[in-house]
Amino acid sequence: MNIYDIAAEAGVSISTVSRVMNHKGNVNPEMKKRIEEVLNKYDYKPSAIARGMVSKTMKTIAVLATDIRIPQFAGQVYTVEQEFSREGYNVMVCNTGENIEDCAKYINTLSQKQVDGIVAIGSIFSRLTDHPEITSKMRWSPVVMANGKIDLPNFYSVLLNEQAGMMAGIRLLAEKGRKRICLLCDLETNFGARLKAGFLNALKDLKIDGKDNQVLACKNGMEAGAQAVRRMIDGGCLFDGLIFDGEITAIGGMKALRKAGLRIPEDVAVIGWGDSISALTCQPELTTVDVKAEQMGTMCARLLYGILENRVPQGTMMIEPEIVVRGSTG
Amino acid sequence: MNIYDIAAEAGVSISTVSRVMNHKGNVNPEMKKRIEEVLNKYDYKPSAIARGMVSKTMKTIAVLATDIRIPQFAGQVYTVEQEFSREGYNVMVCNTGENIEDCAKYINTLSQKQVDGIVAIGSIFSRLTDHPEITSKMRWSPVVMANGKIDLPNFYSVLLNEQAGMMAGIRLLAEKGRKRICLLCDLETNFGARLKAGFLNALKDLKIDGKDNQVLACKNGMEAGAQAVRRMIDGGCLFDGLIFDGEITAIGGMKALRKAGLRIPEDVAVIGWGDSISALTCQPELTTVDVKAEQMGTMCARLLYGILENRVPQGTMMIEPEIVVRGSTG
DNA sequence: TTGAAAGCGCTACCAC
DNA sequence: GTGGTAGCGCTTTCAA
Repeated sequence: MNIYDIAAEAGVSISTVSRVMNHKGNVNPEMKKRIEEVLNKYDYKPSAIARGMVSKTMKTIAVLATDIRIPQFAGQVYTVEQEFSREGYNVMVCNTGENIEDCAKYINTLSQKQVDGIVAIGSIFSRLTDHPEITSKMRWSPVVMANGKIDLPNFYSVLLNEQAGMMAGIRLLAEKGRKRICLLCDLETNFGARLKAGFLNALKDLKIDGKDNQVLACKNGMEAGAQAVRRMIDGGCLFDGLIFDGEITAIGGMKALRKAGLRIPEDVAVIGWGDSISALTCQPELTTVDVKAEQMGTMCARLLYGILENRVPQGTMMIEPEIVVRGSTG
Repeated sequence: MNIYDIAAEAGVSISTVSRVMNHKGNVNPEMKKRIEEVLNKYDYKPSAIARGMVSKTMKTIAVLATDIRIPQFAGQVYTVEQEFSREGYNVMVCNTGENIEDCAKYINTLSQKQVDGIVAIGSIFSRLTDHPEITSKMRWSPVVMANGKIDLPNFYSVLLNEQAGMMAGIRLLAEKGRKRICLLCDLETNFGARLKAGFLNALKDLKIDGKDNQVLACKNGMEAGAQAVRRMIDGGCLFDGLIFDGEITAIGGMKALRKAGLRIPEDVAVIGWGDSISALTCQPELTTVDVKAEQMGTMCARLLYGILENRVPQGTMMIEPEIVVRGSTG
């Protein structure tokens, strides 16, 4: 069943059917009614592919993320999808994995399918800056980056103010009388590197930087967090406050602390970055720097949609994290 | 840039370019080389839309789930996407929400875009049986249901053997000397209803059904789990083993138990259905009936891909859950 | 207000 | 082995 069949049954030309379906141009009310009846009779839906052939858009966008099983990314993908589906768009997901080169494969199929836009979620995509062979393939559509930045004309950003979040976290710990604060994060990620910078700045600003304030490399995950803490204890490191770049890592750290006989928060106060349910499932509940994944998703979606609608983007946007105080900091 | 431009620059006809791009038919090696050079020079990728217009496929499938923020669903969507992207397909995600009627909106756009297939994740989609006005719109493509079943020719299923999982759970509790076992689950969901049936059967089979074995309605979520347990305690309900339909609900339940002065697992052993990280973040770690979300995703993807490749599906598939013993059952 | 026809970029068939 | 051409199902322009 196609537009010709509809036109034939209604006894009109396909042009008129097209006009009725798209509410474009003037059509005689009677004729319009007759056509709509046929349309309804067959619950006719025009082929988006044929439409796309002419209009050059399939009303589809794509979301790039390393792995949507990570709650933060799932939250962002979710809100992006909800925002766009309200506007009649569909959303493709691409779990690119951590190896940035593997993006190219997705970029190729996405460009062939002429998706209208891309949302790249996660600081890892900042690394595309070093891969012009990939970014050069991303010229055909706008790209909105959540937590990342690339200096190219069709790339836009929504960033997280890690500096402010780190400041809030350290201020909280300082209020609780903690001075020997350490940061444990994955220094090989862009996010981790920015946390480190924010950490050092915040300490300086608050004038509590001393030899006991260390930054330690720590991969993500429960076991990695536990290991890092064991290493600190074994190494005779003195600390009374710990900040982790992720919740699960922090929970792993807390387990190791408990096993070493250290009480939380009495002996060590713990903060983790994130905003998932994990902060509530652990014992004690984890104080977090809320990274506002869903707000991030919403803002990325709105920014991209605005661009698709030819509205002018208002420069780089910034999201302010917020500290959520729970048991792990007393 | 299109196939005509390539053909012009290579000094051949578009037919030959098409043959080279699709590795179809015989082409003079010299000519082939010349064309490939032009193709590479521009890194030319043919329009999938124009292709789809002819071939009637865009190499795209869709995944329906109520909410990909739920870890189980995220895991399934992830594996489906990974399986299909390996075959050159893209995957659209649709967060339909719990209101089954809202599917229709997605089904409409998916059918217009002629996605090659659909994977519907979650027992809730079994309810589509009661909505012929929606299923009638789903005739154009195969639909694989994870955890659900609909009796229509183009619908296929991969099911979870709840019966076996429930049997394993209760057997474990019985081994630990627990007889007063209660099930807390959301009876309004299909999954919950099947758990209840499995629970009652298992008790009968193991001959430990008595008046203290109750099934109690309990919504999902931490607070709901805690509330349900408080109600049980306040109501004087006697129990030494608890099975929850979800991990977060179980963790909420454990919190309430602790608050009431009951020790886990000494006084009450707890089991939750699920396979997410939450089981490891809580204290004590939660014994789970592993629902194998990712295996489920993989099997759904393989089943659907097989159908798209015209292989004959081998009837309904069944996944066997597996019990993972952790601290909450001693 | 309506219809005829061109064209979107490709595949596939049929001649040569 | 190669090229011409008819569609695929629409939108859009131009004439009537």
